[in-house]
Amino acid sequence: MKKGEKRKLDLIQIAYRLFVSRGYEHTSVDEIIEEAGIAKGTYYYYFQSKEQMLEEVIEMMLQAEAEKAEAVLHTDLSVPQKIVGIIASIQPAQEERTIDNALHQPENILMHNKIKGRLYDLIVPILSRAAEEGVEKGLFHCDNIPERVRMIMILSGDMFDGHVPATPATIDVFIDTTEKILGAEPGTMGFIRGLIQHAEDIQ
Amino acid sequence: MKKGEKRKLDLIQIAYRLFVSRGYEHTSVDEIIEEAGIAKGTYYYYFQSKEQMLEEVIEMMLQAEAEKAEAVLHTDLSVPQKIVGIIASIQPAQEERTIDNALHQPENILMHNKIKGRLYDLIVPILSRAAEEGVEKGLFHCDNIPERVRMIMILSGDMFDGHVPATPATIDVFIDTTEKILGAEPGTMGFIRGLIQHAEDIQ
DNA sequence: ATATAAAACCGACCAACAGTCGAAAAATGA
DNA sequence: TCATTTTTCGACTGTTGGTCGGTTTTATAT
Repeated sequence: MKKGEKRKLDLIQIAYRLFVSRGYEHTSVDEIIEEAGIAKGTYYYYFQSKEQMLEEVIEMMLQAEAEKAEAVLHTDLSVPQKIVGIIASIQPAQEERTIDNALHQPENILMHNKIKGRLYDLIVPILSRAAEEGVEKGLFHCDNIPERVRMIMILSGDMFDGHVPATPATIDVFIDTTEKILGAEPGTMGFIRGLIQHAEDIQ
Repeated sequence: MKKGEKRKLDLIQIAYRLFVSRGYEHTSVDEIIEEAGIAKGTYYYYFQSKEQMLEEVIEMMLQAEAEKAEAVLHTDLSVPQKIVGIIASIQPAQEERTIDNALHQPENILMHNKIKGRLYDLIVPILSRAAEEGVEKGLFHCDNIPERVRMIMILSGDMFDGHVPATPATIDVFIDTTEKILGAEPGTMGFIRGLIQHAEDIQ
């Protein structure tokens, strides 16, 4: 019972590394088991399929990021600072930069999509609580906060996806839209510009 | 030179039918060539890969829809009616309903994504012209129209994707957001509700 | 008509891959 | 010690996308 858990974790970590360096589609189960030094049957003793492995890898990746984001919520930062902090904590870590690049290649669409879906589920509630605080403090004026936050996430995810460089016009419109979605005064969300800039710098 | 073109079209149409009924991932090249009654080599004489075939199929599908949408532009309908007409003309045709359902299954993500990307490229310019007319007529008040239209497309694509039923709150927020993105009076875009409703009915 | 070149076609073959299975080895408990 | 469960093994299968050398058909020029 103890040994099995360890092995499973090992395999997830090996798969994670391989997915990061080669991409999901370009990593075969054979490579995973060779790296781990085990037989095919052993792999399938722990995982039903290759896709299940992908899900477990993603879960591991995002759980850590969600915890960091959650922590930001309980600080005494200002609402805009919290938002920056939450978004920063879900930026792919240094080692995951490669994966994030590979994600935009068509052969990794499946992985990309799964990550995005799960990321939204994890992060929308957290960001929503920050936004709620913004409403309480009179910074934002709106109802249906989770729906609105989700919209903003979808927009940012699709527009600043990496493969298309963000034009100034796009960024302006995005900031304007964000403010209007949340019912904020013009200029309130200007700090987003810094986030986008930073994200592009490290790319 | 003439014969080759015909054969290629035939193959695209056969592939289209198979992709529609079985989905992209679940259709093998072998099935296509069997249906067509040709040898493997002939297929690869016309197409470099299976994925290239997918692209040609999508191009064929969307080109027709884009033409319909374009036609709406040159009518004397009101701006809201034009928008409705354009969106309606890109709704998947009856025969494509199956494909559209299959699209949401993880194994067809690639196809789904390619269609979405190409659809945006084709439809954003058309919708933008309708929106421009709206600005001229004093219905909307905004700049950077293509960027704004693209945002609305992204939002609608991601939020009303079929697999998640649209809640009343989501629809309300979406309409509210749409109006704000385009700088329209509250209520102006209420007609969208009808479109969403209709889209769900036929599903 | 005949020779030549280009276009279209063939199907056996290959390598890669996800997943299966029955049996063996190791761990566990009585 | 013996039985039972957990874990491990690796040969095997079936499907798939794609290749390749060669053949037939079609168009062109002489």
